[in-house]
Amino acid sequence: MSTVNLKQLASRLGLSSSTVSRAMRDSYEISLATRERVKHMARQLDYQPNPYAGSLRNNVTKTIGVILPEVDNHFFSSAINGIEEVAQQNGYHVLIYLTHDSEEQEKTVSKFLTSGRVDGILVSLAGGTRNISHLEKLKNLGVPMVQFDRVSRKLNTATVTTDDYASGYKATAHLLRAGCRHIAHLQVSASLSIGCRRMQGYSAALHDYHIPYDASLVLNGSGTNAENLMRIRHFLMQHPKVDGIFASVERLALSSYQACQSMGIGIPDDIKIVGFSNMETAALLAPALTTITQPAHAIGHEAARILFQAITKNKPVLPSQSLELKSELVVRASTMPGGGLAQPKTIMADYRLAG
Amino acid sequence: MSTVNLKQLASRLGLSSSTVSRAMRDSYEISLATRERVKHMARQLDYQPNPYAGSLRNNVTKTIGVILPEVDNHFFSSAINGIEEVAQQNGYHVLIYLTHDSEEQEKTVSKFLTSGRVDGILVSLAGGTRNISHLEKLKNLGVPMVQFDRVSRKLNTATVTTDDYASGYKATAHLLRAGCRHIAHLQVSASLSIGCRRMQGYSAALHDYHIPYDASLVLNGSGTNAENLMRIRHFLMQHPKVDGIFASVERLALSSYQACQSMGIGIPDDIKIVGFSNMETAALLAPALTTITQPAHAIGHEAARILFQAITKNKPVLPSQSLELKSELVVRASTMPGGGLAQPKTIMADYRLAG
DNA sequence: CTGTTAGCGCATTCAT
DNA sequence: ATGAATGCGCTAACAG
Repeated sequence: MSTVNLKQLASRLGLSSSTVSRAMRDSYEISLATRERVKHMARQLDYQPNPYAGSLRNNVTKTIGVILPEVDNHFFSSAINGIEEVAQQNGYHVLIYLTHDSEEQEKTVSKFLTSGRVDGILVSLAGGTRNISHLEKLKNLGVPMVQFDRVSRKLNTATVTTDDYASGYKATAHLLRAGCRHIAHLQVSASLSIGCRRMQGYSAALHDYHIPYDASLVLNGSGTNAENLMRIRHFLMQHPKVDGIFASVERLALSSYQACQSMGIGIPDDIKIVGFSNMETAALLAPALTTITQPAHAIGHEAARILFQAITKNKPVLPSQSLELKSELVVRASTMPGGGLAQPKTIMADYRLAG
Repeated sequence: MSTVNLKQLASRLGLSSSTVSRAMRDSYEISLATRERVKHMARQLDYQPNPYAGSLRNNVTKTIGVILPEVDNHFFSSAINGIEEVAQQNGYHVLIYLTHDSEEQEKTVSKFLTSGRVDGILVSLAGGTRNISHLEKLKNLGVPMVQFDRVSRKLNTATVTTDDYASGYKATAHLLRAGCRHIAHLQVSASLSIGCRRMQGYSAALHDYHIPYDASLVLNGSGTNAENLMRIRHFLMQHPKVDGIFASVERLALSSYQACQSMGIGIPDDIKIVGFSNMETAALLAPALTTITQPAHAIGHEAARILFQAITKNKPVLPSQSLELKSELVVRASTMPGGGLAQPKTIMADYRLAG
């Protein structure tokens, strides 16, 4: 590294390094004249303080860690966008870690963060995660932490989520009104709140429309893309009566779509699919896919905001700061309710026409 | 931070910290017995070395920086995926910075990396970037650097790109064969090689099909989404004859699509659009959109691989290591060549039917 | 084989 | 208003 350091800068100025250090931080003990002389020279030599020396000294890293299940997905990439925005505003750096929905990877990654590498953590749990001791340890170490989207209530932190119950309800109700009677549900993870609550919305909608709940129509979707695809194909083969699919995450909607296509099943004629996406892309998707859109950017933004509030005030992140944002159902013209059922008493669906 | 450090671990063992340090790194000078005793105790106390102390001492950060124009985009999110994969394999951490296509932000971010914060850099230039002195400085500081996708030839590093000329040619030829005669081109950036080469492919295709090149049909798309949308709408109003659009990045294809929709222009009946996307989503897009797909994951993967080769061998990244990967044209049934022109002599288009 | 010492770059005592 | 000395946690050169 051929960068100039504090000592070199000091000797160039004929000052001690401590004076220069103080001058750079605008200490009141240093005369204005020296302060300016120092700053001028610093600019001239393009002095850049070594961040890690500072971290070591002050126990402040100006860095946050973001743990994600995946990133090539509308939701998480928009979320990162929101996170990075807030981080930059606060002068923070962002370390990113992908778990690929594996609890093992999540544990490994958590270890990286136990040694003071970051001042705070934003985490969205892996679908496969059942045991959260690794994150509990981090939290108990005093690292501020905020969970978003795929959260666990067992972990006592603030969370930023979407109205998962409502979105599950809306998605299912939409399919019911469009005439579906045998609606399959693809769950991301039964252990995550996102999985439970969307599932609850699904069964509540069935109940309101007087359709019996059938456990054999609920499919586990916490595998790799290839695994899920296989599983869905196998499932559709055994359940020819299925006429609707509610996929609880974008990735599963894509897999469903692929499965149907490969089996010559018409969408939306034979099977209607509701998935998740973001606003922008929803309008571009094949008319067959109705989507629930989440305010992904806002979720990332808010989660980061809560985290930084805790970091800068040196206070713990309280569960009471949790936020629940609203999702929106975007219906494509081709899947508008037609020969469906009548409205139930409980009206939760709000329709919005796209395309 | 209530984590245990080396000294504490050492005193618990009745050893000096240097012995413990060496034991942890499996130094041959330490007896096997002590080594195991140390490791056992380390595990017991959950000792995690402070990463920044090590960085300071060894001048090795085990961290790379990734500078991107944006992330909520299929291409870049897949690329990150590829990058993170390689980084994890090499035991590296990934710092991420978004420039939002602004040269100013790119400069700011570059400053962050001048002080030994990272061992290497992967960068995809902002569309607005004309002056690259900030990156040249980084390179001259000896930080290994690899550019990918949106690269500048002026910067003397290895690059990993797609066959931009060929993809521009293929996209345009497809529109020509589908019957379009007035094809607009939305450029990301005239200063970036990606912009130039796709543009060259565009005009070469026009030439091969004996369609005169019309500069007024080339639109600058290096603004915000809102700006681009306005610009496209304005453009379409003034050029009613336009019957095809070749958008040189995904984001511009979306904006074109939105512009047409808002103006009641039919897609693909009135105007056909070719954009960029990744394989997985391409099949899900509205039939109106034909796409060029880039191997985004592979690009990220390869760029990272080249970077780590340089980092671990402590050698400079040579331009001769540059890679050019292949894109693929994915044609939707509804925009298949119909009343189009005859084949030209130069055949570059390879068709692949989707959906 | 193990311990002592020094220093990475910086900020902060404590002196003057 | 400035400088000298100390230590953040770790590793490596130097002893023994």
